[in-house]
Amino acid sequence: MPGRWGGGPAKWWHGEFRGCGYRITIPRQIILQVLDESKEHLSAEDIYLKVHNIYPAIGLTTVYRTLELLITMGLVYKFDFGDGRARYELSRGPEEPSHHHHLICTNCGRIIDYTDFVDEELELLKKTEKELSKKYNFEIKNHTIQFYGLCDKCSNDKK
Amino acid sequence: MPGRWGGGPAKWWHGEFRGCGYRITIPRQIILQVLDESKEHLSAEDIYLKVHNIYPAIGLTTVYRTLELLITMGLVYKFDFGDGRARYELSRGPEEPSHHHHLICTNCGRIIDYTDFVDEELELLKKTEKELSKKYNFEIKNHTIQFYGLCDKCSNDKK
DNA sequence: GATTTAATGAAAATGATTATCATTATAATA
DNA sequence: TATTATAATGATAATCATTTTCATTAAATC
Repeated sequence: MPGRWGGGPAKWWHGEFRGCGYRITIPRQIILQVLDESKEHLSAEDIYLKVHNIYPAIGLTTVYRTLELLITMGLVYKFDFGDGRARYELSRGPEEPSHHHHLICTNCGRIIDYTDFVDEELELLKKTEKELSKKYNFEIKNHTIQFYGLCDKCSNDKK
Repeated sequence: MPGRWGGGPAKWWHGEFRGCGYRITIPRQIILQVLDESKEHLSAEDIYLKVHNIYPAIGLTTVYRTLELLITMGLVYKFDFGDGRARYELSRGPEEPSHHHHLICTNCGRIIDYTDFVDEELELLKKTEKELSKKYNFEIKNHTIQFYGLCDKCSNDKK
């Protein structure tokens, strides 16, 4: 019988690892599993705790190391929302890319993802990217857009 | 004779301090002077070193505390470009606001500011904010837009 | 199954930032 | 101008996230 993380079917990212010459290890599989199962923006310690529940022998160091690896592989994005700890999330699933932007509540720290970009937003990005790469001869690979303010709840509480 | 930072004319931010009940001290004046004279994105330690050249008695703690104060006063913005240390810059001069966005080279760490928004871009941004606040019932106060990629130089080096 | 070497984990080190607390200096008042 | 209340400071220690070190373990190849 296939175990929870042991003998299951090969995952989509096995190829990515093999292709780069990286080994597929239990810690790496579990860390990816945790990232995949969580839709939140987890800190390294959050991930460590979840991983620890599944497989207690895995240490925090390995979590950090694996996240760094996943970032260089392009499988994970690292964000900084200004609270002193980095947040990590899967950049995409097997096929669909999941690029999104963030709304961050400066009062309670809640983070809202949105992928359903406003038309104006897409146009803004396209135009700005084009202008900037031309003007500064800059090869743009990626971007982050974050809006800070008060969420629904906190905005009401202030009244 | 008015000294370099001693008896000169009152600066534009004196009123801001007085209005909030904050005292105008030598460390605060020098830290503001350093921020004002530098167009770069300084880290707390960068600022400390520059301040230290002018007035060696000022400590790193005070630099951090003052920056925090200036942020809450809205005079300084704090940025994180992903290199593990925060960067600070004056949000505006006496009158003109100097809001801008950043291009960050992921290879050499160079940061390019750009303020030269096309009117069209500003309008798109404004519309985006409006749409988002409506859609998510979110009160937007601020935003950061950062583009990551390769600068001129690094892009050529890679070839 | 044996071998090679990448990957791991425990512990210590690092580096940025924050808290503590006795001392100093600003700004208001006499 | 001298006095006074207290905000601000600076030295030090503490914190906290992240990295480094190095001996050990386990993937993948033979």
